[in-house]
Amino acid sequence: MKNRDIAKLFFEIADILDMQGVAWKPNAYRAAARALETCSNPIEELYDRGGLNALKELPRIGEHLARKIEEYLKTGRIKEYDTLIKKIPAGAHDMLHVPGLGPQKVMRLYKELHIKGISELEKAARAGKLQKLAGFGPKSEQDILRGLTLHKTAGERKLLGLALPIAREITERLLRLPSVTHAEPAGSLRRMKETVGDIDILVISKKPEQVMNYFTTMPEVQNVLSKGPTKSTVILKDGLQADVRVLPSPSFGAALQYFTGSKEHNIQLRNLAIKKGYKLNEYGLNRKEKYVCGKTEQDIYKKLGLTWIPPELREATHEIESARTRKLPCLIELRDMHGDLHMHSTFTDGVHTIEAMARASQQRGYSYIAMTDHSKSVRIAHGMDEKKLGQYLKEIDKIQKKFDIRILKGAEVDILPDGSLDFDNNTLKKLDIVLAAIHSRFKSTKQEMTQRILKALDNPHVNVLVHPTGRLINQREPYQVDIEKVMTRAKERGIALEIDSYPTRLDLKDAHVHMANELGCALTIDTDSHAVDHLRYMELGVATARRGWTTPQTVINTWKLPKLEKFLLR
DNA sequence: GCCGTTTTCGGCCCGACTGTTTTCAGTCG
Repeated sequence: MKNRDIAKLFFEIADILDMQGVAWKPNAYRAAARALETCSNPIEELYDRGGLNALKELPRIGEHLARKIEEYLKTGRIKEYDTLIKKIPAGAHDMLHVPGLGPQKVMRLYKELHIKGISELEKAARAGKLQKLAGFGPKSEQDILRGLTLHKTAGERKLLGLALPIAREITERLLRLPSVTHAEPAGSLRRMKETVGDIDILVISKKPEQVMNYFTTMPEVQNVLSKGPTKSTVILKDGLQADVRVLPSPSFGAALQYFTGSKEHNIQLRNLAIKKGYKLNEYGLNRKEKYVCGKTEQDIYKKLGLTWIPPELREATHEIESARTRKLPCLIELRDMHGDLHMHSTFTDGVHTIEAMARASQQRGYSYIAMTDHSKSVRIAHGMDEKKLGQYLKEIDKIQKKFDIRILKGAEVDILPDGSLDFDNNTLKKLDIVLAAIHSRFKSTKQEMTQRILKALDNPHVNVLVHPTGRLINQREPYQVDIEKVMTRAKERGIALEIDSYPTRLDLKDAHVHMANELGCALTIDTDSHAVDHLRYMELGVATARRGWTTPQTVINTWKLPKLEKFLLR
């Protein structure tokens, strides 16, 4: 999939054009780049099928950018980029990523002080050369030095599963301040994006200074980037950036809408407001300075002729059009989940016993679970051979007698390099549910991997393909596979595709979930728990399902047990 | 460079914070 590569080039072109002071074009390149990133189909396939015209169908891609995409697909380069990159110093792009430095300042540093990269920048700042530049001063020099250390430590976006508890904890403490009536996380966190760049918290209070004083002096704050009456930004000790915005109560809905984003969604919404003769900002929807609403998000969407759009859908794909025509799906919710079909115990690499997992699951209100420990090939996880599997099934029978919750007998069975399964059919027959999984040879070619998985899906006992792309967020790329072929085959064979809720996996990811829904595939949302406290990750999987426009009907573990059992019998 | 129930030309989301200004440019989200 080349979408991301081209998007990256477009983003870079935008940055360079910004540095040259070119107006508007950068916005166009960035909008197109974002469109490419959210497009779930590989751009090369789109082009193969429909040529230039198919590219131009995409939002924000017109004649010129379509031709640039074509050029990249044919030659692997974009000439425009090659020309532009020569006009700026090699390290300029790195400098742009230093907090506090933007295109204008980077260009002035280059032109007036001949600073071409990060290391020269640091030297010049330490030597006190920056503050002599017109428009710069001692403070901005200090800011840049601080930005440089930040730049070194910051790194990648943080996992949703990590940021969410931190944001909730801070939000709860803010809520305990006497002047605070509302506090809620917003931003990509509220949209439940798989990774987040920072934590945004919206606060309603009549005493903003009290909120800001508390927020900027919390024990976990490492340094304060800015502090004002309505907006403050801090860096937390674990490297996460946190923003707080304080507004008065009548603006709560407008502010929540605004700070939830996405940026592109907001732009589309504001354009719609303009068309209808309004102006939309974080204080509310207004016509000629007179505010017509802002207290709730619902009011704002309604006034613009839309149904309320769940935050997970606000990614500027087609949610606004769907909301206008009343065609938004009724999304799955956490409370729809009746069970969890993927978890491990002390029999392989889990840390809790079958009994402990069953008890914790029952406490969560589930009516069934599946115990699915590893098969023998996964040595590192102490996978079970046939003999140990026998003991495992007996143990499940024994534990079952103690619980009302139904414990399905399952296994996470390895798909071997030749596409056969790690247990033979006579063994598989003994199981209520068979999960098939890839745990080896991640570097196979796309064709090899696709054939391997398709063959496994032809086994009559397989019920679910788990973590179908094998990625680990920020750690391991997905293996190469023709996911559309896999989905089509799974649908034909009555096999469900998993949304693995484990924070580093979230696999299928949102765009693939959307694709699976378009193709009409059955899904399951599981936690892949290796301990009882992993069971709570279910909300991350449900959020990913929501981001992929999923309704409860197609998710097999929202079903009552008899219907699920019928599905598992195929 | 994109886009059009105002337009094929002339718009392009909008406001907060900071630092160095003395009315604003740059950056950020």
